[in-house]
Amino acid sequence: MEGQEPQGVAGEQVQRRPRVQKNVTRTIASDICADIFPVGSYLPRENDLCERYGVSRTVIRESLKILESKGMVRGRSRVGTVVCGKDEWNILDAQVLEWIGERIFEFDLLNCILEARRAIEPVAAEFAAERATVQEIADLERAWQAMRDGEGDVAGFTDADVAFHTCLLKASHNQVFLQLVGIIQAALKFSLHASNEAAERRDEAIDVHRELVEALRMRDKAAARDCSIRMLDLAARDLATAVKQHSPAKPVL
Amino acid sequence: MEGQEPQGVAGEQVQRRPRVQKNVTRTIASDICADIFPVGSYLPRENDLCERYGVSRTVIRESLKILESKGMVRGRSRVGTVVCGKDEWNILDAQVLEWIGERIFEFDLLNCILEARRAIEPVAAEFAAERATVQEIADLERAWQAMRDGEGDVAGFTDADVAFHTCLLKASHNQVFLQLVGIIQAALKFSLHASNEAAERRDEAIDVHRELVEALRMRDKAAARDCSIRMLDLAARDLATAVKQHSPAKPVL
DNA sequence: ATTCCATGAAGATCACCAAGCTCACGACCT
DNA sequence: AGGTCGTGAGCTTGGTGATCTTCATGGAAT
Repeated sequence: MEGQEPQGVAGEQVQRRPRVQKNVTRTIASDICADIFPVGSYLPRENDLCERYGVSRTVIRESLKILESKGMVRGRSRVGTVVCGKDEWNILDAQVLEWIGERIFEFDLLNCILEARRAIEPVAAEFAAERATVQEIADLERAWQAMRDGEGDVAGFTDADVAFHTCLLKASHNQVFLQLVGIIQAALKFSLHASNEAAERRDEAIDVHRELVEALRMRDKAAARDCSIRMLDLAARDLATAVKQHSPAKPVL
Repeated sequence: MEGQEPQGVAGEQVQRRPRVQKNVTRTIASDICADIFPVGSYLPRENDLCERYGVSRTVIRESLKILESKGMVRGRSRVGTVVCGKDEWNILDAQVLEWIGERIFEFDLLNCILEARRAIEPVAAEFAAERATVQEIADLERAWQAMRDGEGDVAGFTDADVAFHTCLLKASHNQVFLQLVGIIQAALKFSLHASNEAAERRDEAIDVHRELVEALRMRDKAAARDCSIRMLDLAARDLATAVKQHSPAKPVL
């Protein structure tokens, strides 16, 4: 979506836009996630980081400040910067989730997210049933249509699913629930990614999503709650298959 | 709690200027919360901010980077820095909540937090009932004792209550729930703050908290859930009185 | 064992260059 | 003549590098 080069003519891929900051931050974060800088260890001196990433100290410092503000590292004055434990990270932060990326499977996070979704989304659906505006219900309908139409395209289907759940949380008109859209996006992204082979499940999911929209339209809290729970049961199955695919070397017994 | 100058003896308020960074960041954030820099407006140029806060441009830039990483502002290259809408802020971030401080009453957040707590804490209590270690239950017991003993001290009681709920979320062994400790802390801090006059309610709260510890000890999920719900009912009453006290000029009809 | 100091890394400042977004001015086209 | 479009100046952020200050630390000296 963003970060495009709209330089019209004679496509020179010179990419003369630096945007060093964001790249360096993401790179350091990825290196931390990849255990290149293990938890509890000090990362190199700022001057060494400058050399390693080929940027000035200012950029390094700003990147470290960002990572520190998200709980991933902790700067100790005149001593060094130490990598914090993963339980101190702001894993609800969308950027942090993005940096973790595929390694979310190693974080034992998806199960926690599913548990949290089971606590939150049915309640959010209830609130949405009594608070959603007609506009918001229309947005949900559009997202559902996108899910139905994007059957062949896995990425398109996932995006539409994410959009659906985002709209649902918005329609709950609760700021706290809305903040949780990030983890739900991550959960959907990495659960659905692997379950694209199960076409019949997807049809079932599409049905449930449609029923939820109808429940909201009827202002039927109980039905909305029920639909949400059924959706999460489907998500649980998807997650199980996704986890199985992603950790093939399961220590059986 | 932190950010103090513990300059022990012979109180020279010379304030040997450490930690400029943190102070500036907090000050800018507070100014944003106080609508000195309203939502949607551009804040002054970085050079002007240097003068205003009496620091170098590097410090300003690092502060803005931190605020940007929390969704409070958005830097537009070579144009300026614009204050984001409050619904874009990472309100689950502990630092952001700290910066908001008392103004949380103006954010219409406490009601949302209570709704979220009703969705989450009973479930967390259930998980704690089946997952808590004996050590964690002992910690909860200690926090409860601190609540009971710290009857005279309002701040002490609040701290103990915060510690109790933090331990409970830890005992749920769910990383997502654990991240929500920040908003629950904020909710308790500002709800209990005002309800210190209701001594009998506090006694009731202490009883319910004790019952919850016992339920965890018995591994009784249903009882734990029930205790959590009753606690939240008490919290709802506290919140109502706190809100009433904080917005005295209620437009009554 | 305690005190003191040299060391080194982060904290902070300053001056500077690069790059591109804005806006206004002027030329060109209708 | 008037409106539109290109262009360039200027301003502001993005990024660099040198420099100074401040202390946390570990080892040396007492």
